Amino acid sequence: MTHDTRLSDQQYTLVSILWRLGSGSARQVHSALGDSAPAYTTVATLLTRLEKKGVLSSEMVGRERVFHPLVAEKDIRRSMLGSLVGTLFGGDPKALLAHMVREGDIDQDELDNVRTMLDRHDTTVPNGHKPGDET
Amino acid sequence: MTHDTRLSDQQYTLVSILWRLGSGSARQVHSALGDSAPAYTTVATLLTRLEKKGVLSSEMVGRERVFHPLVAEKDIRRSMLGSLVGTLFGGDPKALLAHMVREGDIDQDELDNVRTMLDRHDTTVPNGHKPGDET
DNA sequence: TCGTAAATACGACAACTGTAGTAGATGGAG
DNA sequence: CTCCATCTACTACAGTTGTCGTATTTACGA
Repeated sequence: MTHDTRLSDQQYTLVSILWRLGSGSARQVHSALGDSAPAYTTVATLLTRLEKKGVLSSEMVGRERVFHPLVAEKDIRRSMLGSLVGTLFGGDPKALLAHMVREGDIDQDELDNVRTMLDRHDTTVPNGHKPGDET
Repeated sequence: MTHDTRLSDQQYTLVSILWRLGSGSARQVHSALGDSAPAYTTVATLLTRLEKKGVLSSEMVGRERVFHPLVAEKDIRRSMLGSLVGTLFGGDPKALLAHMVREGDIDQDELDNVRTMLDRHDTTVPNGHKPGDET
């Protein structure tokens, strides 16, 4: 049902660690944050809230609570990007593309690149939804 | 100095009305919101806060306070999009492009279109900053 | 002149987020 | 068996945002 979830930067960072790890305890997530990590209890709190929010699930393993992502990174990206496009570009992805080109975020080589990718991936114009959807 | 400002949806909506109007009073902005408008005082409060935040300026005209945008829509878009790209795509705009292509947000025709646009606009490497930058 | 309507300024309140400390439980080392 | 390290749960607090109500000022019309 395409979760309509938006995460703050901090939240996204935490969840992305779990995406990488598959799952993990507060301690693991905290460690993974390295230097930029806030206090361990802060991470634990954030994780708990994320669970309450429905983004994560958790289970006790021994005396550790292990968190699992409930939503796919792809879906979060889609909904967050979609939301931004909705707000900034009137819901028109093409307008976003135009913006990026104008801002010099994308050059011709890259465009060619993408076009090649498109050709290979799906010869039949990826207009609507593609059935073969892996990962 | 390229404001690093992020606005909430609501805030963006309000400011975008001012971008359209050039400037306007709380009443005007409120009216422009139509049905989806919250209470007039809510709009006034939001506008005031936006001014405190440095996004708007204002001046009394008669007994009305008229607000002016201090930041360009382009700049806000850039900083907000940049921020999202930073968070979701490791700061790599190409990754965003790839995402959009994969999600079917962009098709080949559109890509061609953009490529043409690029060709015309700047033949000499749209890599860095382009001098001719209108609107 | 007086009153009403309109606009502003201010304060309040709830929800969310980031931050962290403290209390309480518990498992493992000695 | 005792104590320390560690983990969770809970509470707290500040800043931002969305939402309004109230109080105060003020201009204009009758």
